[in-house]
Amino acid sequence: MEQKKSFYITTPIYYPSDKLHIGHTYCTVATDTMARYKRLRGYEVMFLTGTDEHGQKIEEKAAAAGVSPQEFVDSIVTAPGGILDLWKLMDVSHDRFIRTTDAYHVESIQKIFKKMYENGDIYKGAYEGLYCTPCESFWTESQLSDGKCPDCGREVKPAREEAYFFRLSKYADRLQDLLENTDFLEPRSRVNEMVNNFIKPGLEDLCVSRTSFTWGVPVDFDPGHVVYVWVDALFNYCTALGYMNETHEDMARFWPADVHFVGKEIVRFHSIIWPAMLMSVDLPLPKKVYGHGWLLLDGGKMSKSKGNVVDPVILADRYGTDALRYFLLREFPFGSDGNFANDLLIQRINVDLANDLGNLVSRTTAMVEKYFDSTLPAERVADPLDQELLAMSAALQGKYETAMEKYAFQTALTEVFTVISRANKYIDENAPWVLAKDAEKLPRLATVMYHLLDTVRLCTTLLVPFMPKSCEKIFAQIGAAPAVTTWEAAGTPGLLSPTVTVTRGEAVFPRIDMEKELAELEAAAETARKAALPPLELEPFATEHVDFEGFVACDFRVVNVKDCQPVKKSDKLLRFTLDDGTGVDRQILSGIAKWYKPEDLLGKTLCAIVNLPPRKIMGNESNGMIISATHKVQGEEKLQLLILDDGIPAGAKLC
RNA sequence: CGCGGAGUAGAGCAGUUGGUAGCUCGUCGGGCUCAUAACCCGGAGGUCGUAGGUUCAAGUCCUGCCUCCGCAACCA
Repeated sequence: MEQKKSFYITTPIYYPSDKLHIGHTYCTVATDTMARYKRLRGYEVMFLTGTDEHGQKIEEKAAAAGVSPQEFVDSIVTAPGGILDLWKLMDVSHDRFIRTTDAYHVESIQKIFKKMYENGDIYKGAYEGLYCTPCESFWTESQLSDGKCPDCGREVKPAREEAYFFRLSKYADRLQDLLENTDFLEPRSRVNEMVNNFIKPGLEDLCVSRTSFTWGVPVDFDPGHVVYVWVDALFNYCTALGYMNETHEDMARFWPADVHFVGKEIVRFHSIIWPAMLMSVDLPLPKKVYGHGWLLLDGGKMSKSKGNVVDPVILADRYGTDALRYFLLREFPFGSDGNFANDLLIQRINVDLANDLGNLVSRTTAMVEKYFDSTLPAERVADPLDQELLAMSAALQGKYETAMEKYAFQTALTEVFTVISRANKYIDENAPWVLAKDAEKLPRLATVMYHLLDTVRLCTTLLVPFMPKSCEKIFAQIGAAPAVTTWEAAGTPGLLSPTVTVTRGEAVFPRIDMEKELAELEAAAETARKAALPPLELEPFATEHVDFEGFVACDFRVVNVKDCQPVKKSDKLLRFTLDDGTGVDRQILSGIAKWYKPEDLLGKTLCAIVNLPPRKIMGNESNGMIISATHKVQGEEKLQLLILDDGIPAGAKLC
């Protein structure tokens, strides 16, 4: 028997320093869809994903959380709600999941490192740069801010450190040729960036070991050094197949990889460093690296620090995994950036999935049930009205295939939905409800129904890689047997059983109430945002001493509120008229309107510093400052006045 | 002049090798009633950022300029 053709596809291995967001999901769903497509085509597929668990950042995060690095990454990768669960939720069908902390991988990396050392591509040298001692970090001239460490702002000084280097420069010519003269890297627009930015200026040898932290693969022949994370990470694509280890034995079957899907920010590592290292160990290069675009939010990058990450779990829970998968691949061209927004998601689900596809299935099965008691009779009557629909159905697979082979998911889906739209129009043209009134036209009615069901079968088959679960439901409803839902059957209209029986079911894609959902999503995001903030934040304590004279010079007094009014045109300020014991009213302005109503403060006994220089605020003179206590609860600022016992007389000195 | 990307109807997006500018939503009008208040038809609305150039012909190629975004050693 002829062996099946193989197809090896990978996602990047993700860095588990935080929960994964919609961007990671996007890449993984795209990879999964391609893997499912190839399986549908009859390929033997190896779909690899995993996690890149070493490095300084993980080490620091773990320390901050008070756990070991391994415990920390476990909590993000394998714990409930972790990455493995996320992929399960998203119906990701990876064949293998690699963690760079897997023992076989670590051993393999050590052997690979040693191999490159022995063949002379890795050599021991010295890393020279500007070093910040407290941060234990090297910086380049351009990274400094004001000539100081960008992290802590302290002085840096020139230093050198023993390190291993990879002879990247040696491969510059071959790399340039690879990028410019082959289609190794796509989309093509990424090539210019790589060549202009990194190769033309001259490739420098790459520092591939670190001594400033320990959470990594140890260099076994030189204690104290750990392997640079990218060397560790990139080779996962090979070690997972069994390169330099006995755990797996799939190198011969699957290497070289057919395609690595990667985000655009790591194209550099995959299109320069990765091929160079493969050249060094004398392995064939992957056939392609595809740098996909990013999901932006409000036109800007999604990032933890901006607090605008989108959680795929919330969306999948609310709208269904398949709807989310569909949206991600339909809305955005794979090679370029796209703007994510909740209303786009809901609109896309409603228009394409609910109105067009879901409703088509619903109305068609409803009519077959109503007019034929769910089972079509075999007799047929053809009509010119059938021709266009049949022609489009027959041509669909070819168009779809062309798009898919170019990783143009968006185009492939558009093609399918063009046919689905045409089917809806076909119903209108044929007006089955009119045919149903005339007993002589029942064969024609059956013909119309059959073409509709068969068109749905064909379209749904092509949608299986995108929405596996929902497509199964549709097949069940239209009575499509497994034999007619294969790739081969998707190219030929008319394969559905002529006397097919339908089974009406629940709506496969229910319509979503846009306004209600947008409001709820907004509320959910707000809750999540707050939950992510620290429960209680206090001002950092002063690190410098004040001298005693400075302290006693501050004249704090007990004051009593005689009057309190809001300041016009200001939503923050209150104007206090205070009894400070001198017999002369004192006026102080205070920016606390957000927390207190003026009338609630009348007669209260407070504390104020009275010898600050007078200052005009919004046209009112303020003579001092009222003392209050502040802190933050989940990012929200809280303020409370120091309200004292009313028995204390105004003017009493605080010391 | 660090590098790269993007600027197309009110909004959000497609436009492969140059040949009548498309889609979704919204909007206006009509049709249908099988269906998930869905489906079908039609109208209005675009100097394709800007100024030049090549061409019989440019959103699509070339040059200048403006605006926005991303990247510059580890956030898909």
